[in-house]
Amino acid sequence: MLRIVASGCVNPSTKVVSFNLNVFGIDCRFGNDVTTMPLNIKPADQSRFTYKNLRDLNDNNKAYKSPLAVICHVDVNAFFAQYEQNRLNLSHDDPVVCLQWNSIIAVSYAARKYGINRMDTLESAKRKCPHLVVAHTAVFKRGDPTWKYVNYRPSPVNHKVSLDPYRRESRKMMRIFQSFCDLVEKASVDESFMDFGRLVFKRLMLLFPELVKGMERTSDRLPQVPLEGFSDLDWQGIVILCDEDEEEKEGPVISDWDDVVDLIGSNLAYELRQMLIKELNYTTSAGVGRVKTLAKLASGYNKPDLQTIVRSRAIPDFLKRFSIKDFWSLGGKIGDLVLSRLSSGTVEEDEDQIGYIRDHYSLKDLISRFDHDRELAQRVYDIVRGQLYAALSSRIDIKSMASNKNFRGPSVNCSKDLLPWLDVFVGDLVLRLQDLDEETDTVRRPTKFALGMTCGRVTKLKQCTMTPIKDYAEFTKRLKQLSVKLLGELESTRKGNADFSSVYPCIQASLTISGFISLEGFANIDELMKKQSTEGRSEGSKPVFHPRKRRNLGIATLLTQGKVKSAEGAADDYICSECRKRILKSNMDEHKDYHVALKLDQDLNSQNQKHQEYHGQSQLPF
DNA sequence: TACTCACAG
DNA sequence: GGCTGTGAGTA
Repeated sequence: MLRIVASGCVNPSTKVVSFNLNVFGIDCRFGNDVTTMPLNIKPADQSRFTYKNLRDLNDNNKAYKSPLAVICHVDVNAFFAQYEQNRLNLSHDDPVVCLQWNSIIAVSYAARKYGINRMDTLESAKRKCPHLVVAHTAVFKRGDPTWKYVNYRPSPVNHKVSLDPYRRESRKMMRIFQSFCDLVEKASVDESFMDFGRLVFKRLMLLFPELVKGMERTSDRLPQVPLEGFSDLDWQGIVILCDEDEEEKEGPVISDWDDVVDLIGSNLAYELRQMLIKELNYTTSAGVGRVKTLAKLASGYNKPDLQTIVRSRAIPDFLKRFSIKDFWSLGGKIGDLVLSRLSSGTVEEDEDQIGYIRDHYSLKDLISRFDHDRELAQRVYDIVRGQLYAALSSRIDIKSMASNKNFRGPSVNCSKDLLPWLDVFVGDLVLRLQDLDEETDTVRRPTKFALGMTCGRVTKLKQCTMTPIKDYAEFTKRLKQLSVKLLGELESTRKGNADFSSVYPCIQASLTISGFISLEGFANIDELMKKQSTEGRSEGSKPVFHPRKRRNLGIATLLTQGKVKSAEGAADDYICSECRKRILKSNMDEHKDYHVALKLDQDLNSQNQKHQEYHGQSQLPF
């Protein structure tokens, strides 16, 4: 048994936790009564890495493939519950649950101490903790396209849940991530991956300037890890150890540069998490490792408010503790299939399922066992070795967006019953699209639109194409029109002789927008209007989708911190008279359109203000 | 285009 | 366990 001091952002003070795992915890330097252990540096005779491996870290497109890659996964603890806790000005110690109708969808860690989990009903949770704070999600009222937090217990008959507040908050977090790191993949509303490559590279160059000298000798090995020069660097978080007594006594071994980049990565992750606490008051868990799969497993390994570091050398030991089903995309039937084809059937080997798979199957074996699904075979092969070097993808490629509701009882029996919900769906979609536009600096519009309805076991779907409309109010109008049109078509779809009763009573309905294009292809609003007036049903002559040019946020990184670069390209700049922002000449037209659109958008903006009303709310709904 | 299934919270 | 999204496959 190893006694360690657990790090934490919120409650870092003096809490001593015991772990019976081979991990190494480092205090976060909040307490001044803690003595930190010196780094355990034992340089290998020769580095396994080349200058190219190191240099690739500094390249957005190559870093993830480097054996020195540093990928971080950050996960907000019980996100919805923490959001509600902050919204209601409560502390991390108040037991909070987030409610959706009668079921609990998030439990704060303070509430978990009472044994409450997501399976509980509201009643059973209250029995476990009478002073539990219960916050229902925001809701749309039937017929109202704006969501609100209400001071009563909403009923599913007249309301639809809105997850918009969480998405907005998620966007704020993304901004923080992006201000810190130049390559961020949003994995879900409360999870992101980050490629720390450039940040690590810069810190390495500052700490060990001699590395710069060899940088051109790409295929040469890196020099030995030096004994000095680490400044006052220390591990942050919980470091997974190898099966060596030595590491437990002397700390995690640093013998090659992969250990050094992890050391730096642990500090970066910690700094980032502190930012999140400071700016938005969220506790998070983070994981740092070579690849996304490791980072993700690591972030879930120590919770809440803790981070876990998986050095390359610790990968086999770390993966022992997981099942193949713990990996993303293998949690369901595919994972079951993989297991059924590969399991040993013996008890001992099941304890190290991943190790067994690694040691008993060649890639060829896997391919034949997976019916020649080479892709799956390769994925499993890499996953069990912790070497699935996958690139981070940006959220630009979202394919569709849907707003959906399941109706309780026979409450939707005719068009008139459904129409108010269509308003809700449209409001939901437009708001979210607007959010996405702001987030990604694009004007994105769908070319496809679909209405789905379920009656009994039968789901019917009607789809149509649409021409992009830039202005949000106009776009909203159009969606409403089209949804009504589609409703008419769905109602009159008949199988044989059946009449429109085939869609009623409706137990589920949804609107989906998809086929997104960027309107940046249009030079100005006039051209767009012209395009609209010639709207046809055909799919031809679409404006080209230009993926957003990523903002160059690397400027906020270590080497340039505090410095503002303004000299470059000043000749091509122009200052907008409306907003005083510096705009590239080539973007002037687009920017003017932006202001036109802004004015047209006043309606929606006033709606947004309504959404702010809940802030500062002190009284609990119930 | 219409529909189904799988997956992740 | 209900609800809410997403993406991929198929005919």
